[in-house]
Amino acid sequence: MSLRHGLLGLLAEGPASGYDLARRFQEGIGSVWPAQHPQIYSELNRLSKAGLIEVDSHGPRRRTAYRITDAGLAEVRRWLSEDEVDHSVRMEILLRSFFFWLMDPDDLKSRLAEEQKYFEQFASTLRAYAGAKDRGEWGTSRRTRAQRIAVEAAIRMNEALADWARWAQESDVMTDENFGKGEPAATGSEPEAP
Amino acid sequence: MSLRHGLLGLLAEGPASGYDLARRFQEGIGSVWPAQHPQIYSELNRLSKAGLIEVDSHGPRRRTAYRITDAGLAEVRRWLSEDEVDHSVRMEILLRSFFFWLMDPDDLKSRLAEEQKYFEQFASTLRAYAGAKDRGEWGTSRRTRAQRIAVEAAIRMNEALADWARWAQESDVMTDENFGKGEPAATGSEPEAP
DNA sequence: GAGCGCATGTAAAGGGTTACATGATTCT
DNA sequence: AGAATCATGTAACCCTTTACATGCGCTC
Repeated sequence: MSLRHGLLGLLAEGPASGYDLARRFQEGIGSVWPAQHPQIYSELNRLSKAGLIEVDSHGPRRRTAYRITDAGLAEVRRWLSEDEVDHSVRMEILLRSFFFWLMDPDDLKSRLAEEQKYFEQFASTLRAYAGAKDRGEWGTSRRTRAQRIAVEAAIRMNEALADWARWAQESDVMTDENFGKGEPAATGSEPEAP
Repeated sequence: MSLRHGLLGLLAEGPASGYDLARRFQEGIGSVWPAQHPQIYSELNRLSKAGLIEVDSHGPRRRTAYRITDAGLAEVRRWLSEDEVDHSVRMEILLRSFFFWLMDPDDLKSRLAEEQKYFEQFASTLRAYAGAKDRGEWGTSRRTRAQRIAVEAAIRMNEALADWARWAQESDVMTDENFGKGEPAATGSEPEAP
């Protein structure tokens, strides 16, 4: 249950409404941990009942901003320093890559070209954002400087995947004359990956 | 619903039982798309009712191996070439990285060192596996060669993250004398990431 | 024959998405 | 006045994990 801690972490920056938080999950943070608004609103209610956040203010359209409590701040900190990191990953494109052998070489090549473009574009958007941070356009607080590290991770990941997609297009698998003549749905059993 | 297609993709290599498939999800493939055995068994039953797979054989301890049908093979192929790639990602460590500013600098530094080690080790395991593939120890079929691409993606991602963790340890955020004296749970509102 | 690993499942709970609904405020 | 956007929620469904359960076959 990382959403809980994600919300606490965002509220540690200052009060925010469910709507604010949902927007942040659609933008920056959602690219590494997606969340839709119904999940966010119900989690906020749970956090509130648990005393980890409390109502900060009411605004115009029955807007309700929450503020993190001391208990809440302690809980994010505990999570960050004590809980073990969950290293499991969900990335559909990497799942697909295990089955590339089932694709027509030309199809595969154009798919990889699309992916390369996607990752390059994303990386370049992130680089622009990182540049602004480096120029101090977001202030120079410890928070801002630390969050620069988060952006760097996303940049490097997307660049690595763009490079991978470019590299893969040069593979001999792309220029296989014998596609369709070999072993689909074969008798197959070879050992297994680590 | 990518598990459905993941199972079809694996069965396209040849017949396998739920147990076999669960093992493969705990090993290689699970590192990009985790799945536990109850989910796998129930999905296999659904796939079987849908006519995308069928019983291939029964073995010793009421082992049931399934085989992919023509309809099933067509469905994986359709998925691979027609369905849009879902680019959403779930990576807890990157979620955490948005909240590094809440951590004690020393805590953070040692956490980053742990992460670096984890990613390096994983990358090196994968590189060993890739090396074996390159030496032809897994055959030279199109499938084997194409799956080499999948392994390369995982290698590059883990290396990128190891590099990132190393880079982050050198950040000025690690050597911040003023931690705890500044703005936690501040009034904060600055604009937002892309 | 005791114990381990194989092999499959069920039940319950939790996490997450999609569709639907609705009212309030602001903008044109 | 009408449209767009803000803002919150419910209900239904799907996906995923965890815990529990059970029996078979092999090995020592």
